[in-house]
Amino acid sequence: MGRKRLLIKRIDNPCSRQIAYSKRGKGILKKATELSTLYGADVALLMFSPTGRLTSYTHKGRVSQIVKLTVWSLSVFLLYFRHLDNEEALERKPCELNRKKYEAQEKMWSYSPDVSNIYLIAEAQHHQQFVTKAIQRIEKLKKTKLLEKETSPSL
Amino acid sequence: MGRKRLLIKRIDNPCSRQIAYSKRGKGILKKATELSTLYGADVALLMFSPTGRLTSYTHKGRVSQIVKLTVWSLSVFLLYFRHLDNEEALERKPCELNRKKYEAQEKMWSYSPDVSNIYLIAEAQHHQQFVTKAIQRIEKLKKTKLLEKETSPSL
DNA sequence: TCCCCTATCTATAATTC
DNA sequence: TGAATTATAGATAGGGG
Repeated sequence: MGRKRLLIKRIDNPCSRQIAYSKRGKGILKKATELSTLYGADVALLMFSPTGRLTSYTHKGRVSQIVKLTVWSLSVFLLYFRHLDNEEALERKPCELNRKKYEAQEKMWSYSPDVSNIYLIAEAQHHQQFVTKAIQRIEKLKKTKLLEKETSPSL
Repeated sequence: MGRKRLLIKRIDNPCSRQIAYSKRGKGILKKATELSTLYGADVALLMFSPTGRLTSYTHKGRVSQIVKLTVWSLSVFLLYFRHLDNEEALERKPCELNRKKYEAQEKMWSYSPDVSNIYLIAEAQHHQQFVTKAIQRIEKLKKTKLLEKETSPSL
C-alpha cells in the first residue's frame, strides 16, 4: 500500500503504529459506510485503538441498535442486581476489587470529545466481569432447559 | 475500483448487489483482520447481508468478548425475568405477540453452516424488544441516580 | 496530532470461463 | 453460483509542514 509493501505483522514502533492506525481506521470506517449504503447491509463496526479509544460505525439498522444497546443493557443488568439486596449474597467483594481496577484504568484512557461514540473500555470490562458473574449465578438458580428452548436456533 | 467509477448509492439490481456484496464483504473482513494484527486493535465487525446472513469478525479481545456476550446476556436477562413469576406482572401479552413475530421471521432467514458465527437477527430483535421493556420496568423500579453514578464517565 | 503529496499497493467492477 | 482475469478506482506508507 504505497511506497512499500507492508507485511501483515504487528507494527512495533508505537509512533508510526498510531499514525497508521488512524489512517486505516478511517479507511475501514469508510468501507463500512459504503457497504451499508450500497447494499443496505446492516453493519456494526467497533474498534478500540492501541491507546484505548473506541471508534464505531453502526448503520441505522437492527444489528446496530443491538450493539448500541449492549453496554446499556449490561449496565442496567448491573444496576438491577445491585438492587436485589434482599436476595442472597451478590459477591460484593470481587465487585469492589473490580471497582478499584476500574478507577485505576479510568485515568489511563483518553477521552474523545464526541461523547455519543465513546464507551470506555475499562467501563465495558467492568460490566462484562460483573455480568459474567451474574450469569453464573443465574445458571445455578435456574437450569438451562428453558434457555436452550429460548435461544438456540433450530439448526 | 475497477473498470468504472462507482457511485455510492444503493444498488438496486438484486443479483449484482449480492455478487458485489460478497466481494466487498470479504474485503472489509480482510481489513478488519489487518487492523487487529497490525496494530493490536480490538476490532469487532458484524454485517448482515441483504439476504439476512450474518458475517462477523471479532478479534480475540475485550470488545469482541463483549459483543459476543451481548446476545447471550440479553437472553439470560430474558430468562431471569421470566423466572420472576412472583413479581408483579411482566407484560406477558406483548411478549406473546413478539414470539409470534419471532417465529414468523425465523423461517425467513437462511442459516450458515458455521454456527459459531451465527446469530439470527430475528432472535436478536426478539431479545432486544424484551430487554427494552425490561429496562423501562427497571427504570420505574429504581430511578436513575445510581445508574448515573455507575455508568457515566467523568467527562 | 491532522492535512497534503505522490508513488505504489490493494480492492474490486466488469467480464469471461 | 464460483473462480480467474484485467483495468482501473481507491487506499495508504512514507515523508514534509
